[in-house]
Amino acid sequence: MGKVTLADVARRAGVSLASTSRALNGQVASAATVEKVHRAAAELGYIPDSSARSLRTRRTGQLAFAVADIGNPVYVEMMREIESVVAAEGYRLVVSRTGDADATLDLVRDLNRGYVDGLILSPLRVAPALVEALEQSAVPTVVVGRLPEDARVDTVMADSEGGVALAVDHLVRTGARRIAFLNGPAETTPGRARATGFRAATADRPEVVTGEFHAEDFTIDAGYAAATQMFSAETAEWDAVIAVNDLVGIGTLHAAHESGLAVPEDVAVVGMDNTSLADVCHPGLTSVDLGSVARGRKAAQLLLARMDDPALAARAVRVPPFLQERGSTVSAQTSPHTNDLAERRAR
Amino acid sequence: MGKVTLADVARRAGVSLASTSRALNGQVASAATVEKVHRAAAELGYIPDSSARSLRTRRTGQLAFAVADIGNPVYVEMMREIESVVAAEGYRLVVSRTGDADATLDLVRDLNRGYVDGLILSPLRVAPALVEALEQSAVPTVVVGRLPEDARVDTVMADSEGGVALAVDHLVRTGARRIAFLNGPAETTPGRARATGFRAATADRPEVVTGEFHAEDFTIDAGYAAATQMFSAETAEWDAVIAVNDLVGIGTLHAAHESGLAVPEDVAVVGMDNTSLADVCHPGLTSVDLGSVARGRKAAQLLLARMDDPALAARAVRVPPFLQERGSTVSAQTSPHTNDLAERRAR
DNA sequence: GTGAAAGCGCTAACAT
DNA sequence: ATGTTAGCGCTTTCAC
Repeated sequence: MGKVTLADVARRAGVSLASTSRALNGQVASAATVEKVHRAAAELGYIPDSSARSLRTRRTGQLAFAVADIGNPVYVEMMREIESVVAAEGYRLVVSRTGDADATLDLVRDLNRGYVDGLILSPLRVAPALVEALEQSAVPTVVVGRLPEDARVDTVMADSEGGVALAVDHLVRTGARRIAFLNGPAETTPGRARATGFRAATADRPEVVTGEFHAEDFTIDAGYAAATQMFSAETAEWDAVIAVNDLVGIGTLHAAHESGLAVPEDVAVVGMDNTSLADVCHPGLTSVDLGSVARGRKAAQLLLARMDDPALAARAVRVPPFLQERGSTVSAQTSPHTNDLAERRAR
Repeated sequence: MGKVTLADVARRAGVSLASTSRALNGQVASAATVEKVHRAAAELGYIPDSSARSLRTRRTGQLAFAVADIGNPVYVEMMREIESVVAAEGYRLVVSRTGDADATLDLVRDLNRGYVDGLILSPLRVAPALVEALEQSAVPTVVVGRLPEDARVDTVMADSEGGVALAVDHLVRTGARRIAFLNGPAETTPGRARATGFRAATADRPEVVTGEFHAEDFTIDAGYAAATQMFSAETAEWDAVIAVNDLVGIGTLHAAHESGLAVPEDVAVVGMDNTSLADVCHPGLTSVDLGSVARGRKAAQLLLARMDDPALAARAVRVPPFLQERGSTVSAQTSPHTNDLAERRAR
């Protein structure tokens, strides 16, 4: 038996192709026709063909989620949430890597092949050409991350600045005075935003000594390497390190351990993203939750809304951050104001 | 400007539709035609339409990867590898959840809609109906996991039995005599295989006392709950715990910590899958590497090969395991034969 | 409410 | 090497 087509069903039901299609798709049709057609379809084991339908309707029932590295837990968590939202609406999810800037551009251009109805993109770097391509694109897209103010593209943003401020507040309140920010690549969108946040949050605190360092990548290994170097430098000792993300934060934890620094007693560490890794490592990594799951959900909802009405004005949604305290920082409760670190340093 | 179609390109290039298609797809065509067509396509910004091509060629350029929970790092690692192998061949990857048994069956039936050219499936439970559906399916599929011996479906298997044996060997060699196996749900394929392996590996060791326990799920939380109960039981003390996977193993680590048991001194813990989590937790989790990355690669290769030649006989590939030692077990070197645990117990 | 017919954009015979 | 033509399987006017 070959493939069962709609024509086969029509023949068996004894009605026209058009009526068969309508009956199956819940369009106008008499009860009798609907019944005949459904029975015929069931008997034949008819299954509609995606490609044919897509060609006609110009809709694929697919959405794409594109990120630089799906290995990063923060993207995995985002993807899970996106998948569950869009699956509920009957969409499949295609995963893509963005790779470098050129690859991202190619990806966006490729959308015009029409293999997906929409895209959720979380780029690490945003070139003007990308913004333009997104604005030109006929395929609805929402960007998870930051775009230029005037970009006519839906975006959902974390509040990195506010998030870093939470970390700084917490550290200062628990006694840290010399705080290092261990960034990833600085020319990335998250790298820039978080560095900006760090400067803003420390600018009005003359009592705080700051430093900025860079890991070559947003990974544990890169974080470890950079932190090791940072800790071995003669120039300064740090009470606390704010890492650009949890992976770099965990690398920092390892480096501290190997350098003989106790966490949080000798040095406190704060990560960002509050991924499941932060709970697993030892000590637990205090981390700024930038709402990755909420961002995923919001992005999916924005995308579905825009596909529903492409005329909608571009929206920018911000998801608020919060600080998840764990063992890698001194608890604010046990050391309210007259704090451990200050005391230790005094001795 | 509306959508640019092949017909537009043909008109502009001044050649027929067929020649245009051939020129663009690298079929027979004179150099002059190729040149004209390519220029016209470039000038018009022509981008071929996926749906139309798929309808004609019966190929989508898409493959699906379906697992129960993409949140489990072992599946993420597998997916990354699969994505990178198939992307190199020009395929996109669609992710799906298998959900329960019915959902998995629906998924396989859905393949006949023709939205993907192939499927890599890693089911937690394998019902006869699923095997049948896979054998019937016109869409090439490879299963990562175990199927009945006579199933005519490509499979790539971990050697769970061998893997558990490695863990048992290591533990016994380092002094453990009372070894518990903390399984997940027993009626799952991995649950069953690993339990079988545990029994086989301990059967010929009369000196070893064994026990089997169950976490309600393959997660950290479920592992933690089950291990807590296990450690608090009056009936027995365990020298070592083999966890069904890293997540359950990490839950066990937490439970041990909370129960005041030092790892590995009081109790050694071994996980399975050797995910990146095993490196992050503290102490590092000794883990049986079941070759998830290699399995992903193999699965992708098998699938591509089968799509190339559907007549191929079903193949079953096994990926060998190895043990990655970390801090959660006593090192075999420091305690060669006359071991720590035995000594401790003697005192 | 139903049927006939057109056609989505492309590829692949087939004929030249 | 090139052009003509016939669909792939489906949805959707349009007329009845």
